[in-house]
Amino acid sequence: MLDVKFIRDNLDQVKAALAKKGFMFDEAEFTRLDEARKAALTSAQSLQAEKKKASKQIGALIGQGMSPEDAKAQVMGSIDSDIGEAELAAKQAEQSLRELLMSIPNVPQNDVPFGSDENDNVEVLTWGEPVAFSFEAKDHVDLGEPLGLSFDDGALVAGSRFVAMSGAMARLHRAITQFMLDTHSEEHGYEETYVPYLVNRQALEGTGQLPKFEEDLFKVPGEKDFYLIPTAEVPVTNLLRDSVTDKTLPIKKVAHTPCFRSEAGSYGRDTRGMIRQHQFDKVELVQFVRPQDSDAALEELTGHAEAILQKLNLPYRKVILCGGDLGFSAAKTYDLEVWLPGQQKYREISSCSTFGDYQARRMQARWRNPETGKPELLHTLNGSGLAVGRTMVAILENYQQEDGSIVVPEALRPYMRGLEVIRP
RNA sequence: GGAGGGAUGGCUGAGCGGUUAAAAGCACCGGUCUUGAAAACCGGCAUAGGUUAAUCCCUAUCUAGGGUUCGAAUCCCUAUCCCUCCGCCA
Repeated sequence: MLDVKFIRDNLDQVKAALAKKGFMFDEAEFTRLDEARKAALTSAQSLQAEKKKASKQIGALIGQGMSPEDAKAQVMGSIDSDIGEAELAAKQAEQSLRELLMSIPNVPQNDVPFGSDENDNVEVLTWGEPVAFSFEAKDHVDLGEPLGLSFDDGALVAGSRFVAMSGAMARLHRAITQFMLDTHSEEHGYEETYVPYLVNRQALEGTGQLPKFEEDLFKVPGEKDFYLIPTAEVPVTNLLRDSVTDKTLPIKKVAHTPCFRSEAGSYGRDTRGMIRQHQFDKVELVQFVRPQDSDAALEELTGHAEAILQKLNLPYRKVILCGGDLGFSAAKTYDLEVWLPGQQKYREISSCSTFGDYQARRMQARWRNPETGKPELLHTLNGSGLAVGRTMVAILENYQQEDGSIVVPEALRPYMRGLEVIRP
């Protein structure tokens, strides 16, 4: 959520910044709601002041020994019935403004390039060389199926866009996860964290998935409605919701969770293989930092995700997302795209973002600034470090041999009982 | 599933119809003292909104939403969360 005061004082600037994101900011509507709120609030407050004064007078008179009836009769007059109505109106005006604010995306940072979609993203760097195979490279579906990767089994027990794994494939999947968790917690200073996979509505509002993107989520209706998490960002970031943390910033957390996405609106895209699934695992990095540190933290966090790709010796490129491709809550995002020989393309494997104070304001996540002694909003960041399923895809495709076997990357061998090659 | 108890500021915790936005302690900030620090002592210290050049001031907030009342942290109802006991259970 953006700061109302900031919007009010910088209307043109906000409008321009949001336009960069492809969002049409309705200035007239904002101003209308903002002024309606102020008017309703002012009139309710003056009535409240009158009421409060009258009650105090009655209290004083009773204190002097007057009977309650006489005291009431003497003060009388100021008792009005409008007050409930005025309070309700003020509350509704406040609510309307809040609803509008909750649906306005974060503004991009100045160094975010202009552009409308992923084609306008700007490459920052490439790392590693795509392998030149002496044979025709297969994709992960053809490579994985003989080794225990089964989309048929996934479809059998759940449906399309699900996968099941057995044997070496299941083991590899776990090895990747463990390797990432260990690296981030032991080498990059993240605290290992376990969180619920079902969350409430408030958590999703805090990070920005709701109210606007309900159709992307799996809802679990019941006596109390839950949602399956679309990313660990939701439960981990919300750990600091409604609090003033007494911990020293930065707080860095890493969590491994499954992620569930309905992928509504992506029919026909990436239908083959495990690039786009309803359920996938991800190791997520989350940082809570002082406002002055968030720019540096984004570079650091992205570097931590890159370190995984480098340790696995997977060629990738780093791009900065243009305004039009930037997520709702993000102020700036780097995507890491891994090289997939089966597709002859770089595909997204990590997305690292800073949110400034946007999520913190929605969550009311604060820290105590030692300089002011006051609770102030902190800054949040997160990034995939990395998406486990896509990492597995990248390994299968980049480490394939002509006979269909897969060389196990050295970094993963300790997690595979020393296994060097996976064969059918 | 059954029976109880609870939720107060960054934290602990008093208050249980009218100078209570809320005692006290801790933490934090400033000062005195000290070579420096600690201790001791003195003072300050909730959040949000309205108003303002800024202060003053005004309003709201004692988990949330309703209700009773001239007046609610305090009484009643509902919800949420936490705790204790019983039952069930990976």
